[in-house]
Amino acid sequence: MIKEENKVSYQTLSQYLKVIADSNRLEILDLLSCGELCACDLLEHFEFSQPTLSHHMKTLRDNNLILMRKDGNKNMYRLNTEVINNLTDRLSLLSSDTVPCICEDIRKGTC
Amino acid sequence: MIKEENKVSYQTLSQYLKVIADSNRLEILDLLSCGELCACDLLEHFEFSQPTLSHHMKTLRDNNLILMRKDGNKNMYRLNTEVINNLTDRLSLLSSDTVPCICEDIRKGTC
DNA sequence: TATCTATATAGATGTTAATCTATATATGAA
DNA sequence: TTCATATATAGATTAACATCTATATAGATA
Repeated sequence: MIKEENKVSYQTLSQYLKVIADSNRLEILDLLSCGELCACDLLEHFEFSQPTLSHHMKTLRDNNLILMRKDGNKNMYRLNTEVINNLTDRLSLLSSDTVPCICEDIRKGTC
Repeated sequence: MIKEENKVSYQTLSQYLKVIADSNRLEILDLLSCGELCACDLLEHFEFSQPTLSHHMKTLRDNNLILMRKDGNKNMYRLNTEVINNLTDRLSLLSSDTVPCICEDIRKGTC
């Protein structure tokens, strides 16, 4: 049970999941887990175009999953580990039956 | 780093993530974390139509995230905790820099 | 058999989003 | 200032998918 005490909305969580549910963005995050990289280093690793990478990096940034700093004309990216850990920690609750939860909303066998 | 020793494909992982990235499916899984429920119990909890629920349950089943048994004319659903735990465990590696990894494929500063 | 409940399928629609090409902007170097 | 490199934006296209209504199927019960 993820939604303890109504603090998390499924919408919010699904928004994060949509961001990492793209295999290319997932790979970008995974590569950044080894350390900071610039966009052009990442681009060489993939087959898609530069605007496509730019689009993915913007999506990741807009959702606060990565952090960026400027270094000359390069953009240096790194994971926002705090946000990512928070996300994966929440997901780990998905198969746990921790109480209190919203399960009381469900009345079994009423149909 | 998720992809240790090339055993996991980003495609496979992203496929699972796409399934749980829908807020309604996420909520279905979360409700099932409290125990087995039939489709009609779930349906009463949501606003969408019965065919829509049927579609979501099929998606979850096809991807092996839930298990089903027949009880009369009802479908009883429960989490496939093994698969779900495997998924969340893998995701937890996303911000770790465990070696060996595929980071060697990336050559920093070649651009 | 007839009917009710539970679930599935078919087909249509609207939206989101991943990708591309073309072009613009910004930074550093000559 | 001029050019090269790095990145962003605009606009178009295509595919995926969440949802709906209508209808079919399957099981239980009378």
